[in-house]
Amino acid sequence: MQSNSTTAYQQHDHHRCLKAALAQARQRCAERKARLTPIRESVLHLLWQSHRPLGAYKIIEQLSAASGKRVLPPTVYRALDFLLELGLIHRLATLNAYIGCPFPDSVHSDYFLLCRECGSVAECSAENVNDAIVATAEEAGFLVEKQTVEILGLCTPCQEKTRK
Amino acid sequence: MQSNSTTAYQQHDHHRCLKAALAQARQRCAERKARLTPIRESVLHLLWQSHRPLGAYKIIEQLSAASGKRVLPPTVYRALDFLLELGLIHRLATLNAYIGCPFPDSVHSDYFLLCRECGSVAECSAENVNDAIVATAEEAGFLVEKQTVEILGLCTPCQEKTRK
DNA sequence: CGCTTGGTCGTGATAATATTACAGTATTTG
DNA sequence: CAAATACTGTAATATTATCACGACCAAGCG
Ligand SMILES: [Zn+2]
Ligand SMILES: [Zn+2]
Ligand SMILES: [Zn+2]
Ligand SMILES: [Zn+2]
Repeated sequence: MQSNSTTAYQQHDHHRCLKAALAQARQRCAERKARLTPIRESVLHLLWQSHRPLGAYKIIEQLSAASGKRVLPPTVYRALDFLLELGLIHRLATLNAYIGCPFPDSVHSDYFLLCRECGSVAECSAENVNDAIVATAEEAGFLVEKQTVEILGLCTPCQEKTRK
Repeated sequence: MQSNSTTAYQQHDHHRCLKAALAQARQRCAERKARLTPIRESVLHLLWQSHRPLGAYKIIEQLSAASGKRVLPPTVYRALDFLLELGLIHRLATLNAYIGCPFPDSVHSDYFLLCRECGSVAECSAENVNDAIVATAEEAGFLVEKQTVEILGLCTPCQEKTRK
């Protein structure tokens, strides 16, 4: 199993997360001959400010504030679409929000742990979950194309805080 | 594993599905001393017209058409909230749509199979999926409170049609 | 029975999220 | 360079969901 849960929920050198994400993005764009334009990079950068997902309109707000001029929805949605297409970010359906993907290079079933307390989200790639889902679907004669697995609950630090 | 995939995707006597759902709803409301008012029953009835989920505004439309007078969003959202609360329906986050629950009485992890071709949705309760999710979350120190699992793909009949 | 209370409903307004359409600009390609 | 392609700016609009407030209704009580 692959997961960024330890970093996502604990104190860590987040600057490394950011740097790694941007480097991977640049590399991936180069491979695919896709253009990581300033807008797109800004959006990705914003999404990597933390491990908390951002709604599209929050991004619009922050981008407007940063650039000084009014950024309109299509600008941001287009950047989001681009980043989604490349697998650099994910959309969280239960939150209507977006988050950077910590390991865009490896094949992974999108499986997210959403802490309802601190709002941070970790991404896992768990073969056993994937296998169970595919097996159960198969049993029902169903062909799996895309999985959406979003688990709401409490991360370790927030469990400890709540216990007090 | 519990599932309504066989009925959801195949020809069947859907009138029985509808009747069973309404009967269960009435019983559950009686138990909980909750009132299954005409509006609430109408909404549930509409959701059980088929195994395809309905968006809130589709419900508003149909309810308006059926009653002859304009039904406004809060009316329908209130009914949906009530039915969700009682576990009689589910909300599908990836579709922003609602669907009747085929087995509200048994404890179940909400696990849905969404056919992208015919639009029908089946609900499963699979222990192995549930176990895998909980196990993987635990490994990450995460306490699971609510699962959202929505699988997009093709149901058996639609696989066969597509293969041609 | 009338009164009170809590839940339900009608209605207008508004919030939050996302898309369409079209014109203009920049970048790549030949 | 010219043409084709990709990207951006902008206004308008679509879609989904909530808020606020008053009226109404139904059950429980004196
Ligand atoms: Zn980090
Ligand atoms: Zn937390
Ligand atoms: Zn049926
Ligand atoms: Zn189908």
